[in-house]
Amino acid sequence: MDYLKDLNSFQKAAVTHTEGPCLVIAGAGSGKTRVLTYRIAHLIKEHKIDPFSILALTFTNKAANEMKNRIESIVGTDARSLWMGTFHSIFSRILRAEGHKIGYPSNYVIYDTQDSKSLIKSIVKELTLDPKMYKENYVYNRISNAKNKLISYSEYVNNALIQEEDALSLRPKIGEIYKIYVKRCFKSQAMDFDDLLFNTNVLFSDHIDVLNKYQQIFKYVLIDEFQDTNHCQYLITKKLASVHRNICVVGDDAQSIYAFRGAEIKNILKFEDDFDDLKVVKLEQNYRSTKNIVNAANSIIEKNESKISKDVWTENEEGELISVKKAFSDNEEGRIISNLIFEEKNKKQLTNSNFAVLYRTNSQSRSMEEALRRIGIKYKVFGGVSFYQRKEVKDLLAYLRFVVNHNDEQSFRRIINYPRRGIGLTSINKIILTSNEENKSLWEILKNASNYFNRRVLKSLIPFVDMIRSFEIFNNKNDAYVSASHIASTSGLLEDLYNDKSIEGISRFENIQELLNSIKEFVDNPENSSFNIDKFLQEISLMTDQDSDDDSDEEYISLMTIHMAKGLEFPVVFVVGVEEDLFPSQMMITTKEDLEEERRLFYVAITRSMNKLYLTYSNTRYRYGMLKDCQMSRFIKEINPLYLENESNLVNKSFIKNVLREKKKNIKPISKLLINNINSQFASSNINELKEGVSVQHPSFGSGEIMKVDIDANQKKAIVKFKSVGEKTLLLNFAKLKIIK
DNA sequence: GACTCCGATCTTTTT
DNA sequence: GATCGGAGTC
Repeated sequence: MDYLKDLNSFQKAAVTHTEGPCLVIAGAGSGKTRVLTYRIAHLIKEHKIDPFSILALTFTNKAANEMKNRIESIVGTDARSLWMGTFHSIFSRILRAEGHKIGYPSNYVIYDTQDSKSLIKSIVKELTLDPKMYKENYVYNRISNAKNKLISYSEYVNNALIQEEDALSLRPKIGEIYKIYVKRCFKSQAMDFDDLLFNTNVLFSDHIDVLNKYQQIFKYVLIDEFQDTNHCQYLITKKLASVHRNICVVGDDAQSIYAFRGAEIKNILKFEDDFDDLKVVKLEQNYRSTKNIVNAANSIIEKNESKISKDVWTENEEGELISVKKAFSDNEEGRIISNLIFEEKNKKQLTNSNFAVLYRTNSQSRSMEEALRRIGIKYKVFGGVSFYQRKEVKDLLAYLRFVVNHNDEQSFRRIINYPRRGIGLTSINKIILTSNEENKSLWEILKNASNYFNRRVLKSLIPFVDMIRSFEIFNNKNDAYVSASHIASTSGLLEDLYNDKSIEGISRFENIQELLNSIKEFVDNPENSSFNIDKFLQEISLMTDQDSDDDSDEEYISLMTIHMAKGLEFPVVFVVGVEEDLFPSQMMITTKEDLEEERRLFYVAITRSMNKLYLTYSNTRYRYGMLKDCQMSRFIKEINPLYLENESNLVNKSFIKNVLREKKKNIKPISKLLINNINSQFASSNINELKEGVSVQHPSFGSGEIMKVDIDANQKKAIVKFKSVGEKTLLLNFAKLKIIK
C-alpha cells in the first residue's frame, strides 16, 4: 500500500472508492493516469480482485499499452489478463467470440475508412446518383453519425427529422445508401469501425444471455477519457456495469476534442443523472506545468461558455513566460524551431526526448521535418499515413483477406484485376451486380461463374478462382508467413512490383518485403496463440501507426498532431502553425460549438507543456501547392498577455535580417526559388557521379553519404539511402543533389 | 480492356 | 501537391 503515499487526498479518494459508481473530473496534468493505474492495482492487490473481471477502456492503443505496463510494474504479470484496450478492440474481441449470434463469423473483416468510403462510392454509382451531391465523405459521416447514435437504417428512413434534414440538403437518398451499405458490408462479412460499437449494442440488446454473461464477468468497469465517449459507447458500458454498478469514469470536459466523431460531453452530465449514488471527485491540482502555463491555459478555456466549473491550479514554480514567434514562411518556421531546440538543448542540458512539436494537421510535419533534418536533429513523426494504408500493402492484405474470406467485396475489387489479368471494370461490376441481384454470395457466383458469364470473361475469371482456391488449401497447411509469401509471389503481385523499376516501384517492393517481415515477426512471436493469417489480420486491423514503438534507444523529438498528443507531456513544447484558418481550422468555424472544440484543442496543446511553451505562426504558408497569406490566430490573442513574453524582445536581429532577405525575394513560391537555385548551383551533379560512398547534399534533406543508389533517368529521380537520416530510403530528384567534394 | 493524359477536386482531427 | 476520374486512343 506504499504506493498510496504518492497520492493527494482527492486522488486517494478516487483510488479507494472502489464500490459503486464514481466520476472523476480530472483537470489537465492532475495525475489522471496515475489514479487509473493505482485504482486497478489497488483492486488487484488489496481487494484481491481477479484481473480478468476488470474492464478498462481507453481510446488509443497507446494509452492502453502504457497503462498496462504501469500496472504490470506494480502488480506483476497478473496484469496481463486484464480486459484492457480501446473500445474498438475490446468490442471486436467480444464480437469475434459472440458475433455468430448476430450472423457474423468469428473471422469477420474490419473495413477501415478507406474501404467504407470506396464501398459507398460504388453504391452511389450503382444507384446512378450525382457523385457531386453524394460525396463519399459526406455520406460516410452521415452514416457514421447515425450509427454512433444507434440509429439503424430502418430507423433512419423512418425518422422524420433526419429525412427532412436530408431533403433540405438535397440528398434525400442517403437513407437508401445507408441500407444498401449495411447489407453489402454484411454480405462481405465485414464491419466498419462504427459497426464494432453498433453491433456490440445489437448483440447485447438481442441476446440477453450474452449481456448477462459479460455483466457477470466485468465486476469493475473503468473508462478513461470519458468526455470522448459517444452515445453508443456510453450506453454499452452502462449496460455492462448495471449489475455490479462498479463503474468509474475519468474525464475532463475541457479536453473533449472528438465531438467531430460523435463524442458527447453531455455524457458526463448524463452520468450524474444515471447514477444517483454517484461519488464525484474533482482533481484540480496540476502537477505537470508551471504556473505560467497553467494560468495561460485557464485564461483560454475561460472563453468557452459550455464547461463544468473547475479550478485548475498548481504549486509548481512560476516558470518562464510563453514565447510567441512569428515566421515569414512555413519553412522559416521550421528553421526557427530547430534553432530554438538547439539553443534550449545546450542551455538547459535537455535531450531530444524532452521536446515535442505539435501541429493541427498532419501535413504540417513536412516543413518541420526538413528543418530538423537539415540541422541534424533526430525526430520521429507519429501518425500520418499509416504503413497499412499504402496501396501496395493494402493490395497484399486484400489477397490475404480474400483468401480467408471469399466474400469480402472490397478486397475482391482490389485484387481481381491486380496484377492485370484482363478483367475490366465492366466485368467486375457485373460480377458484383449479379451477386446482389441473385442474392447469392460473391463466392457462390465466382464458383459457378460458367452459369453467368460469357467465355471471354471466364477465360480470365476461372484461373483466378482456382488460384484463390489453391491459396486457401495452401494456407490451411502453412503458417501465415509461408502462406503470405506464397500468395505474394504466386499471385504475380511481387513480380509486378519487381518489374516496376521506377523509383516508386522499388519503394513499393520494399514495403511488401517489410509487410512480409512483420508477418514473419508475428509468426516468430511465441506469445501469439496462433500463427495463421486470420489471426494476423485480426491483430493489425485495429492497429494505427504507433506500431514500432521502441525499435531503438535513440533519443528523438516527437512530431505529432495535437489529437495524438493527448495524455502526453513534454518539458518543452512547440505548438506550430497557430494561424487563423488553420488553427482554428477554417473548416471548423461554422458553429460556436465547433469553435469551442477548437479552443479546447488549443487548451490540450498548451497543457502538454511542463516547463516551456513556444507558439509559432507564419505569415505565409503553402497549402494545396499555393502560397497563402496567413495571420496570427485569435487563440494567441485570447491568452492573457500577463503570461506572454514581451513581443518586443521576441525577435532577434538575425531573425529580422532573415525575414527581410526572404522578403526581398518577393514571395515567389519556394519550389520555384529552389529550382532556380538548382539550375545555378546544383545542376552540376552528373548522374554517373552518384554512387556509393559519395557525399551529397540535398536542399531539403540535408547532406549525407550515399549507401545505395538506383537511378531512373526517365523520371530524373534517384533512390538514395542517407546514412545521416537513419539509412532512410529517399526518392530524390537527382537534379537537386549536389555532390560534396 | 488497357493505357495515357488532362483537368477537376480536395484538402481536419482517429478507431 | 496529390489523387482520382473521364475522355480519347490503341
